[in-house]
Amino acid sequence: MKIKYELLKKSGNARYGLLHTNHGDFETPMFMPVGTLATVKTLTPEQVKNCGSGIILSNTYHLWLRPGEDIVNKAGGLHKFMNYDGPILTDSGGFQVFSLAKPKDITEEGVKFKSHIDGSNLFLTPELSIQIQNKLDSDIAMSFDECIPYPADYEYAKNSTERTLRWAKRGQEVFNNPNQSLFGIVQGGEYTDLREYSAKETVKLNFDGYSIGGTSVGEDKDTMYKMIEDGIRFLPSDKPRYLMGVGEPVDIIEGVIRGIDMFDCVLPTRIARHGNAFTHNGKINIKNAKYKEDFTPLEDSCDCYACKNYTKAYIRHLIICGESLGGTLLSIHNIRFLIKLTEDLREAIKQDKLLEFREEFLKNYLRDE
RNA sequence: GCGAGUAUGGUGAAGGGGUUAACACGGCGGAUUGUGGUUCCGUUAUGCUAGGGUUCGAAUCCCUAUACUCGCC
Repeated sequence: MKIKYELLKKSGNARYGLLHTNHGDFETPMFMPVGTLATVKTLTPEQVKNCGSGIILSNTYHLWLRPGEDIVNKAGGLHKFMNYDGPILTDSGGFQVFSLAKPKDITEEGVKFKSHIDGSNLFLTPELSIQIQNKLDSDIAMSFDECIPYPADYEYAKNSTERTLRWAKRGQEVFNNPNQSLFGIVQGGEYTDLREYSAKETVKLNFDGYSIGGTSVGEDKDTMYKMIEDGIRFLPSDKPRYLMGVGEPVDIIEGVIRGIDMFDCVLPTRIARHGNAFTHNGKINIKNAKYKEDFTPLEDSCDCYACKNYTKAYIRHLIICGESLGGTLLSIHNIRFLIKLTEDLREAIKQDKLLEFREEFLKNYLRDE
């Protein structure tokens, strides 16, 4: 069975909705924690769920290399393999085209990679990406795309955007998993007309959902918000919209205001492992000396497991000593922070108070310490 | 008590007369947006045990003191 999106309430362009999947339903807007290698780093599935996450993300490229999609398939699919019974979305490996391959490695047929593990030569195609994802048996698969660098000249962006469309079609043609849904990805770089073109042409292919790709690649925030606006207005209202790779609190708010339903980002877990925590007064670095004797939680108002049971001084000690529990506790807090943010945004949509919510949030978040 | 050796930042240390004392760790601070898991970047000794001397110039050479290390009575 395919996913089904239910739009429950609109406030401006923002949407409050419900997404039905074979592994449960969740409300949107929603933040998806990233579990690249079939694990949200340092967390058990129970801990992830307790943060309120409705869906998590995993990665085709990484699981293709290790342990290999056939192993996951033999295990009974990704859910069984990693003991996570909630919805899972798999990225296509498209972002690894951006992060691992060089421009000259990208051809019409596919993308040449040097394995980041042993340096061996790899070749990933739109068809292979979809076949791997079919075997992984995630709830939502992503089209194989090219995430266009920023800045990119118009010719490059145009050619890449058209190629991504051809790749999307090729992926659809081999797609073969009735329990899985497939999302198309809008590209177009920084160019309004290419974004519009990409959106319209992608929608013609009739995917189960759509995402905005090619953002958060080094562009300034206004450019990013424009990229969202340029593509999103051509997307159908009865399908979910997913903004790929975006997870700074402010960007999530701006995305929701512009009609985004789903977000994913490595930020909460990555910065956690490096000792940073989101708070309503901005990001803090728990390694700072001023927290050495701070026996209060990361945030008094937070309802996460870390804040209810541990102090800044203790978490600082763990991080400084390289103890993995430090990363775990900060990851729990940061994921909970972003998911709570989407919960608050849902509430604000229901009450038509989104702009007031943004103003209030920014007043605190950007405040100088 | 006698003889020998060593003294450089929070730590381990480089430099053996000539511009702002290498490097590493630690400390302090910053970065991180579809994750190439102990990441990257910045900063951190106005001073080389103390005092005196030689020299245009001393962490580097000489003298004295102090501390530690090793050996011998």
